[in-house]
Amino acid sequence: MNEGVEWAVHSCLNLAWLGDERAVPAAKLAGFYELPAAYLNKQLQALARAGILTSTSGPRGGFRLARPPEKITLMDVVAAIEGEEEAFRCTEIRHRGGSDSGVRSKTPCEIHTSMRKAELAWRRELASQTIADIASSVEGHSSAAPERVRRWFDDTRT
Amino acid sequence: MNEGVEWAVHSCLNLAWLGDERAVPAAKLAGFYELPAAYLNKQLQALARAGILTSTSGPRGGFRLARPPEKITLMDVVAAIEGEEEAFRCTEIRHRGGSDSGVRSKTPCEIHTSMRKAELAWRRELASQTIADIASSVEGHSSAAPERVRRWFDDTRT
DNA sequence: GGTCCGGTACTCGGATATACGATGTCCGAGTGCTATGGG
DNA sequence: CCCATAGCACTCGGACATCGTATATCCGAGTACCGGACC
Repeated sequence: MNEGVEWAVHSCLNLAWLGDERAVPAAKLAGFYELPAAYLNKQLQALARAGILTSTSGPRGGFRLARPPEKITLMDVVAAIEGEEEAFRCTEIRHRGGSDSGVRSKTPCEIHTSMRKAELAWRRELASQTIADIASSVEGHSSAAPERVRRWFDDTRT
Repeated sequence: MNEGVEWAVHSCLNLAWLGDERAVPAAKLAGFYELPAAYLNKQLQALARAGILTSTSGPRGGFRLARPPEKITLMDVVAAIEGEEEAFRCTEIRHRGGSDSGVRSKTPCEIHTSMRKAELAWRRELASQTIADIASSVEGHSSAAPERVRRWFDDTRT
């Protein structure tokens, strides 16, 4: 799995805590974790294309959440970065070679079916957890976190 | 996900149908689907290292299932090829940069926790399905499949 | 005829190339702010 | 003092390098079979 997913979720969390009053530039989001700014920007673009963030150009521009954190699931974020296609790609090798029965059977590939079943369980679990859920979990462990984030983004000039 | 997983599962299915009386060379398993023999061999080696297959060198050598198909889960095969580590690797970026609170908090990374939860659902689903299950599903759709496989592996000289 | 032995062909196993996608970087287009000059 | 306007700095967006891993290939080590020679 892409490392960008981790960056994206963390950034969404921060954006949730910062509220959507102001837009936050990619460079600043990157600075918070000392990530390569240009590359994080690429991931944020993907989130914007997926409708999870809105982007604004020019001074005072940047990114902000396109909808409330309760409406953004982990599945949304992962799909935006990793793509919608399933991880297991069935290439139908059962129809290759002289082994094939000749009939392009309409029966589905059972292996594909089984893998998909597992992947759906994964997707369902991801879809059941929102950015808001994670945010509140973090706050449960350290209630100061949101305030500390806001402070950092306000103070730091970089 | 690795393409080798698809090859490995298909090969395990064929080995299940062929029984473990005789060993089957990688070249023959590859020929069945016209796959690159040397590369499939690599995947089979991984299965052997994981204890799913046993390998025999020399003439009349090859691979065979190390235990009955009911005892081999999809999880076993996927883990053998893809590795045991989780797909989502948490690099703890929350502890990078001036953003860190300084305390290497003992609280787990919530994002990591959420991703792991989804991944466990995936693993659980994979672990619940065995090679035998898939074999019997295929037989349900086309009862001639096992016999056709045995025939091909008996007849073909390549 | 039976048994031992050397040669041979076969198979796995790992070391070695190659291609493609993830990772990382850079520059151009667009946009809002700001300062300056005129009314 | 207020407004128009030109310049500028900032930001995204996508085009361009670089690196690592999955993919693919090749050759060496070991082993069982087969044929022949010897007892």
